[in-house]
Amino acid sequence: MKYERPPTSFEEKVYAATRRIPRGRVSTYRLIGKFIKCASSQAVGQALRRNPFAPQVPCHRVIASSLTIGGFSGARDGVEIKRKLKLLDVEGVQFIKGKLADPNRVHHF
DNA sequence: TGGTTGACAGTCC
DNA sequence: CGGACTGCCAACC
Repeated sequence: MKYERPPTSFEEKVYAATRRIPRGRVSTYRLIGKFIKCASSQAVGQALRRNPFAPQVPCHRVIASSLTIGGFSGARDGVEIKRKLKLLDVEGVQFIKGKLADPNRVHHF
C-alpha cells in the first residue's frame, strides 16, 4: 500500500485534464502531457497511477498513444485491463485485438 | 543530494 | 508488426 499524500500541483493538472475527457471518448498520456506542458507522458502515467479520486477521474479513458491499452503493470492478471475495456465498451468505445477500433474516438484537448 | 522507478513515446532495426 | 533503445519528467528512497 502506497503512502497517501496530498496531490501535488502537477498531479492536480493531470487529474483536471483527465476529467475533461468526454464520456464515450478516450485520450492518451501524450495528449494529456501536452495539455499540461509536460514532455514526459510517463510522469503523467505515474500521476494517474495514484488516482486518489476514483471514478471522478476517468483514468480508464486514458490509453497509450499507439491506441493500445498500454502497460498497466498494476494488473498482474490482466483483470484491471479487462475492467477498463468493459467500461469503455459501455461508453461506446470498442477495442479490436487490444487496439482502439475507431481512432476518431480519441479526444483532443 | 543523487540514483532508481514507472498507467509512456518516438525512433531504429 | 514488434522488439530493443533512448529520451522524458515527477515521485520515491
